[in-house]
Amino acid sequence: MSLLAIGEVAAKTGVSAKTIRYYESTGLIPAAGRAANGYRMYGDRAVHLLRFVKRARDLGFSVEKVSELLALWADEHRESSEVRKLAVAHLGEIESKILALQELGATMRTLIDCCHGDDRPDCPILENLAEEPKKED
Amino acid sequence: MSLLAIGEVAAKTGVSAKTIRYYESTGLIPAAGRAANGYRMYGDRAVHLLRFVKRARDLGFSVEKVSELLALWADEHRESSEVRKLAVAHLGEIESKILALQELGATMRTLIDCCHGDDRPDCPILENLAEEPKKED
DNA sequence: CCTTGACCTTCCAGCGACTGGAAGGTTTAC
DNA sequence: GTAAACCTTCCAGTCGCTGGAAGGTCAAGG
Repeated sequence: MSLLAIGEVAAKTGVSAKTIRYYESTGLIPAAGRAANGYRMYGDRAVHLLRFVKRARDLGFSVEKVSELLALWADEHRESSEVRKLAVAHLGEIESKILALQELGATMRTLIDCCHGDDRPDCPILENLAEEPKKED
Repeated sequence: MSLLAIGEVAAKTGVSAKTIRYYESTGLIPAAGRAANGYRMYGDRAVHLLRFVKRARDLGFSVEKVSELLALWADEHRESSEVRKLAVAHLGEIESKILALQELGATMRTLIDCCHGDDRPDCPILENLAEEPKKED
């Protein structure tokens, strides 16, 4: 098992050195061992762990959820239903975000279609933004 | 023209008092006039302005973009094409976010479908997260 | 031996867009 | 008289990093 300095680990995992130190400082990952000169040194296990973190973050899990996933990963007696529950909840969040963005997109498209977009100042987009919502005060 | 205190403006515009003060502090909106007791007082114009800001923020424009939109709104000689350009760019961002989220969602759904989700510990979701990306070191 | 540059270390500040809370002044209602 | 509901300012925290300063370490080249 070869030991790597933080820069090499960063290159191997796609997690920047800065971010690795940050993860250590927040307790997401265990503190690395140190070489005689004070440098953090990492073994295969740490690289593996960081790749797990990276992949989960790329999938959009919050750092807190990643922490829960790591705990489940480490727990040999986990129930896969717990992992699945986290994943389903996360998928739900992704889907709500998509829906919200789709509505925004539809509104924006409508506004854009209404605006001639030439050198004249009149603009339905600005008019819509400035619109009164109701009349009840 | 009646003058309103910040709380009433907040109620009328849907922008919280705290956020109104924050917008003033950052220069997004002009500093409000003050009553003798030091309270900020707002007229119809300010309410109108804040509603514009609220609507644009709700459409997902960043505060900086809102600032540009406000400048265009105030400029009688604007060209509607400039507004349209901002809107089109924003729509583009929304659409890329949707695409990215849809990819995440698809991946998540695949993972979830693979996991039996019972009381056993083996879990394809965790296995996928832990997967090596390649073999080239 | 000295320098240069690429590493590594720590710590502090900042991003966006607020939000919460402390500590205090004011006004209104009972 | 006092409680509540306002308002004020200022500082800190959120999330997940990222940038930068100031300094130590290490290997290669002149």
